Amino acid sequence: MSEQGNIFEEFEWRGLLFDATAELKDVLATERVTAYIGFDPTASSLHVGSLLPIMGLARLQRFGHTPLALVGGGTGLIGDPSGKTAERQLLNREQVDLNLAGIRSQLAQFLDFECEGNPAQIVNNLDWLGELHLIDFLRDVGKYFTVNYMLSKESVKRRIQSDDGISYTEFTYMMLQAYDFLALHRLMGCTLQMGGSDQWGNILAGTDLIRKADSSKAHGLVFPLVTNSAGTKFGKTESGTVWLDPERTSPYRFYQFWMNTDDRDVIDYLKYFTWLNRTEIEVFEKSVAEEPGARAAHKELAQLVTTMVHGAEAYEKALTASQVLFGGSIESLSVSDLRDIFEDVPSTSLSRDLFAGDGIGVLNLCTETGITASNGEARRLIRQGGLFVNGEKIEDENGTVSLSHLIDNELILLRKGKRNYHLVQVGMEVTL
RNA sequence: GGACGGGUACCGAAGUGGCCAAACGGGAUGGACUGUAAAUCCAUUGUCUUUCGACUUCGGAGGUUCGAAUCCUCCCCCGUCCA
Repeated sequence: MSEQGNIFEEFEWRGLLFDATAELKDVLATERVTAYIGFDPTASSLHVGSLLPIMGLARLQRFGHTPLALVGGGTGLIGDPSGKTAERQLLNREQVDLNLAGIRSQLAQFLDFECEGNPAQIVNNLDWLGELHLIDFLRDVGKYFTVNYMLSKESVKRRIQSDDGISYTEFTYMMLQAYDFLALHRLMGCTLQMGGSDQWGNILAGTDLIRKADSSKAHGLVFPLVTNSAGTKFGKTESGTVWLDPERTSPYRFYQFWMNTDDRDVIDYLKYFTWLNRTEIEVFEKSVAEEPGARAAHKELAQLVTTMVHGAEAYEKALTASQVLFGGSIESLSVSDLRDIFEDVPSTSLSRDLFAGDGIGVLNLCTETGITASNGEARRLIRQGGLFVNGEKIEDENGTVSLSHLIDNELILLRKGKRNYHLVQVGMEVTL
């Protein structure tokens, strides 16, 4: 299980080390530590942005340390002000519970809970925060925090300067998170907290608290914020956040997300999100420089990450679908192939009635499937030459699509622009 | 509770009686180029409509006016300062 070398250096060359407390390097070189990362249950699924910290835990485990994944059942009810410019909407308890369950199962894919020596664990901070009494908390924990200290933290400062201010609830978040670290330190001997760079302030609050309350040393390490060179937010696409849950983001889209990585980012991402070692990555680096058109690094990245998250079978399907859509012709495929390949491609089911007689207007069809938001938008799309039905460019905005257009009497493939495919399933039942 | 400032389209932001479906910027979408990349260039960006045009929109509700994002009244929300 455990690899040679120092995890600290491993993080370093991968570009994962944004900041760390002073003695951490030595500690990691000489001791086996227990480390944790917190995950917020703000949604029922993690997204690709969480992949970096998750991989961080997994890497740590491979180097023989013990990873803890903390799900914020308690802190999730409060809301973290870090990196936020506005107050958050409070989640209700049921929602948090639901989200927690989803996240828990996703985390489980990446960590080894069975291994000898350093098995991973998932913990929920509601277990200790839920019990906490206000008076006790203020006496035992609050005493160690000066308001001056809290106000000096970047996350708080920024919000105080902003128009919206910060609520007392979110202001308290830092203390709760620090307390988490203290609790894990006491319960499980945890001495390291990792996280995104936006968590630096919270993490230091934790190490400070442990030092003051228990006169004991604890450490912190933060990963860089994943950026992309285009300056947009990592993990977002036209169709929204890229989730790890296949129900929310199909493996096909997931695969496409990685395929569309900016050339300038692809090597960084290989370092961040895959297990490839230095020499393997250097090969791809060369490939990007010398024959970028081959996109070898993109393919590798998309393959490895998709396989890791969704499994080999899902990857194969995504790959086939991509090859067909971006390469070969659709006509050459049998319908059962099509159906199989496009299982993941966004699709809509429409009633057969709509296509009866003269059929449905292309404009309506676009709006009906959600490929465009309005008929006007569909009209524009056609005028600009961006709409394809079954691979054929639509020139006439008044055209219709009827039963005779169906592939094997049940499918229609819509394409918007170069990359957006949408499958329409037409119901089989014949109604009056 | 008081004083002041503010609420305009996806976001930022102009507009302070007609020339306003509303400048400009960003974002987004489509096209060209290429490699499912970036950069660049072009186009589009309220709804319905082939066109003409019609309809809805500038925090909410009323009002003034031939005509209101713009003026008046009340209300709601946000911020800053004062209590």
